[in-house]
Amino acid sequence: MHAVFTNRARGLGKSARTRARLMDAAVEVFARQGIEAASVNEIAQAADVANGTFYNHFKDKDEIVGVVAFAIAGDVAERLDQAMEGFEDAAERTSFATRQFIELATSAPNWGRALVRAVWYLPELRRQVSAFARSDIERGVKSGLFKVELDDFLVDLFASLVVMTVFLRLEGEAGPDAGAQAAEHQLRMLGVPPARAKRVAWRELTPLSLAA
Amino acid sequence: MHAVFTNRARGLGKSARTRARLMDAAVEVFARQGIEAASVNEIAQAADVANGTFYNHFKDKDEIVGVVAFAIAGDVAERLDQAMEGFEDAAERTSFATRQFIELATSAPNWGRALVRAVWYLPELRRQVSAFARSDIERGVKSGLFKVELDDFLVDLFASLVVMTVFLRLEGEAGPDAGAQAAEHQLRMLGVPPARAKRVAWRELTPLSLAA
Amino acid sequence: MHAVFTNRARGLGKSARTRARLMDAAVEVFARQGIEAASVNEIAQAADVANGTFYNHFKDKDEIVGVVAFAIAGDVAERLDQAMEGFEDAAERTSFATRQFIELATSAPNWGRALVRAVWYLPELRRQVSAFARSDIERGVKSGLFKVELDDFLVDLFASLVVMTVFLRLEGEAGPDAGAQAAEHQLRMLGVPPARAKRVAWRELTPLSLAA
Amino acid sequence: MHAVFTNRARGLGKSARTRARLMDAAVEVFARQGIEAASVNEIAQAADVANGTFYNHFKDKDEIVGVVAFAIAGDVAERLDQAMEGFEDAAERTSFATRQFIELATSAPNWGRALVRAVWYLPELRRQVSAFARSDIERGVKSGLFKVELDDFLVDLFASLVVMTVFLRLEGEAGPDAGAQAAEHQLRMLGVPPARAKRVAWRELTPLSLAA
DNA sequence: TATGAATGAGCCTTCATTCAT
DNA sequence: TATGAATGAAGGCTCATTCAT
Repeated sequence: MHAVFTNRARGLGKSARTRARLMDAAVEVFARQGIEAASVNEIAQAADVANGTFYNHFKDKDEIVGVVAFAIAGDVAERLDQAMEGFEDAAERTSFATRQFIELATSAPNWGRALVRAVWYLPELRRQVSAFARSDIERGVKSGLFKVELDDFLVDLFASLVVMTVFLRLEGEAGPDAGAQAAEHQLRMLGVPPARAKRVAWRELTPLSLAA
Repeated sequence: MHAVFTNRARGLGKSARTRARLMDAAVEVFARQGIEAASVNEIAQAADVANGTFYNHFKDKDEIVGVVAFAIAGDVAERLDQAMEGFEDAAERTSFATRQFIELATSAPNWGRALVRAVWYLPELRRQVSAFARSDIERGVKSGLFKVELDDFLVDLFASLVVMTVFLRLEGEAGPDAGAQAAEHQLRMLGVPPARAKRVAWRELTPLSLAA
Repeated sequence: MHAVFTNRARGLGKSARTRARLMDAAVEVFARQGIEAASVNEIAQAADVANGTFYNHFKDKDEIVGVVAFAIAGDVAERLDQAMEGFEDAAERTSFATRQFIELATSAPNWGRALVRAVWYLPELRRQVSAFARSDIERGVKSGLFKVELDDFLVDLFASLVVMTVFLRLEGEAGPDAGAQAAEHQLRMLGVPPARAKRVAWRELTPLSLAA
Repeated sequence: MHAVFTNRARGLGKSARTRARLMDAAVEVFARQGIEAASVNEIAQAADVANGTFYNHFKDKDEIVGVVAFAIAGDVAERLDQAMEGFEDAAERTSFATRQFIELATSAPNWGRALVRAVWYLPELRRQVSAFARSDIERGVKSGLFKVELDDFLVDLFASLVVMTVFLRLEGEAGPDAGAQAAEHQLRMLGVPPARAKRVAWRELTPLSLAA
C-alpha cells in the first residue's frame, strides 16, 4: 500500500522514479491534511527531494492532484473490473463493486482519503467514478432487475452513497459492516426487493488488494 | 434572498448592521470559492468595510463560518418544522423536508452553496443536520413504515442524498425534479414500497420561502 | 498603592477623575507588559472607559507615558525630600534615599516596574532622577566625605546602581537586603571608608509609604 | 567594523553569505531603533533581501536576536580572554576587561548598541555576561584583594556599571575617560584601596580590535 | 534533471487613531 | 466629554513559483 507508485517505477529511469516518489508523497500529504492545505514544499520534503524538483515534473499543485487522483481511480477501476469478470447479475456486480471499493479505500487510508477529498475538488474525477458505476446500473435496468429510470442524477446519488460511506469509515463513524449496509441500501434504492437486496449485499466477501 | 442578514438588521444599531453585512458577504464569498479558499480580506471587501472592521465583529474566519452556517441551518430547520406542523406520516414528513430543503437551497443559491460547503467544514453542523433528519426517520421506523434498523450510519446516508442533490442542482447537473426523485429514492431506501414511495414523493408542493 | 491617581482625584471634576483612572490603568498595564507592548485599548479597558475617551485626555501613548512617569518620579522625590528633612550627613542622605527608593519601588511593584521601564524610554526622566541624586552627592563631595570628582557621569553610574537593584528585586533575583548592599557599594564607590559605609548603609530603617 | 558577519562569510556558500548579511543588517537595525521596535521587514530590507528570505534563515525575530547577541558576546568574551592570558592580578583583570569591553563597544557602535539593548531583552545573555565577570571577581575575593562577599547580586551590580558606561558613551554623554573612571569606581566598590584603584584603572592601554 | 536559495504576493491579525453620535 | 465602531497602515508569516548553479 505504501509507495505504490514508487514500487511500480522500479527499473524505470531516474526521472520516472522521482516523479513516482512525488506522487506517493502527494498521496500521503493530501490524506494527512487535505488537498488545499497541502503545500508543495511538504510534498517535496516527504518525497525527499528538493522543492524545485517538483516543478520539473508537474506544472503546479493542481496538476499533481489530477494525476494522482486519476491514477488511483484508474487503478481501482481496473482492479474491480478484473475481479468482476464473469459476474453476470447486476445486483451482484454493484454490490460487489461498492463493497470492495469501500474496503480498498478503508484499508489504504491514504489513498482513500486522498480520493474522497479529490472527488470534491475535481469534477472530472466525479464524472469518471460515475461512468464506472453507470455501466452496472445500466445492466440492471436493462435486465429489469432495477426498477428505476436510468439517468445521470441517479448514478450520482448512487455514487454519493459509496463516497459517503468511505468518508464515514475513515472518520471512524461507521464500522466494518458499513459496506454491506450501504450496498443493501443502494439495491433497495434501485428497486430490488428487500429480501434479495439483503441476501446479495451481505454475501461473504474476500477483500481485494491493490496491485503493487 | 440577497442580503438576508442585512435586511433583518434594518433598524438595529450600526454595529449589528455591519455585522450583518459581513455575514451576507461571507455567505457570498463562501458560495463563490468555498470556505477554505475564502480570505478575511475578501469578506471585508465584499462587505465594503475595512479589513480591520472584520475583527471588531468576529474573532477569525472560523467564527464567522460557524455563526453563518448555524444561522442558515437554524433558519431552514425552523422553517421546515413550522411548515410540517400537523404532518403525521413519516414518509410525508421526510419527503416534504427533503424536497423543501432542496428547493430552499436551490432558490437561495448562495445560502445553499455555503451550506453544502460548510457541511464538510464543520462536523458539528453535520451532526445538527443529521439530528434533524433522525427524528422523522425514527418516527417511520417506530410506526413500522420504514423497514430498516435505525442507526447513525443510516441517517448519514439519508442526509448525504439531500446534500448531494442540492450540490448537483446548484451545479446545474440536476433539474427541478431532482428533489422528488431524491425523496423517492430515500423512501425506497428506507423500505417503503415503491408505489407508495412514488406517490408520496411526487405530491404537489408549494415552495416555502425563507423568512426575511 | 492601587489607584493612587484616582484616589487623589476624589472630589475633582469628572474629567479629572477619568484622566486619573486612565493614569492608574496605564501604570498597571505598563508594569504588566512593558511600555512598548501596552496598547491604548488595554489601558482604556483597564480604566473601564471607551477607547476613544483616551484621546480626549492624552494626545497619544507617548504623552501618557511621560505624564505618568514624571508624576511617579515627582511623587517619590517629594516623599524622599520630605523624609530627609533635617538629615545633614551626605552619606546618611544618599544611603537613605537609595534604600527608601528601592523599598518604595519594590513595595509598589506596578509603579516600580513602570518607572524602571520608563527610565530607558525617556531620557528626560533619567535626567530628572540624576538631578535628584546629584544634590546629595554634591553635598558629600563638598564636605570632603566623598573623595571623588563630581560629574554627570559619576551621578549616572550612581543612579544606575539604584535602578539595577530595583530591577533585580522586582525580578526576584535579589533579596530584601539588596537595598542596604547597594547603598554600601555606592558609598564605597564614592570613597567612603568601608567600615563607615557598612555602618551607615545597614542602619535600621522604617519604610516610607507613598502619600495617597 | 561594518558588516563583520558578511566579511567573515566571504568564500562561504551563498546561503551562509545571505545569513551573514541578515545578521549584519539586524545589528544595524537593532542599534538604530532598539530590538523591540525592529521589524523583520526592516531587517530584510537593510540586508537588501526579500522579506520571505529572512524566514529561510531564521524562525523569527527572537531567533536572530539570540544568534546575533550571543555571537557578539561570544566574540568579545573570546577576544578578552585571549588578551588577558597571563594576567594574574584580579584588579588588573577586571579593570582591563571593563575598559576594553567599553572600548570595543564604543568603537563598533552598532555592536555596542545592539548588545546593550539585547541585555535587557535576553535574560540568558545577562547571565552569560555575569558569568564572565564573575570569574575575575571571584579571583579577587579569594586572593583577599576584593573585600566583599561574592554573590550574584554583586556581580550584577558590577556588570551594570559596564553596561551603563557603554550606554552613556554611545549616547555621547560620557567621554573617552569613562572606561577608566568606571573601572576605578568598580575597584573601589569591590573594596580595593582608592590609591591602588586609581593606579590600576588608569594604566596605559592599547585598544583591542575585533577579529574580522 | 536536481538543487535549494530567493522572491514577493497575499493572508491573518493588531493597534493607534479618527469620527459621527 | 464620552462612546465605540470604523479605519487602514503595518507587522508576522507562508507558500507557490522562479532561477542560477
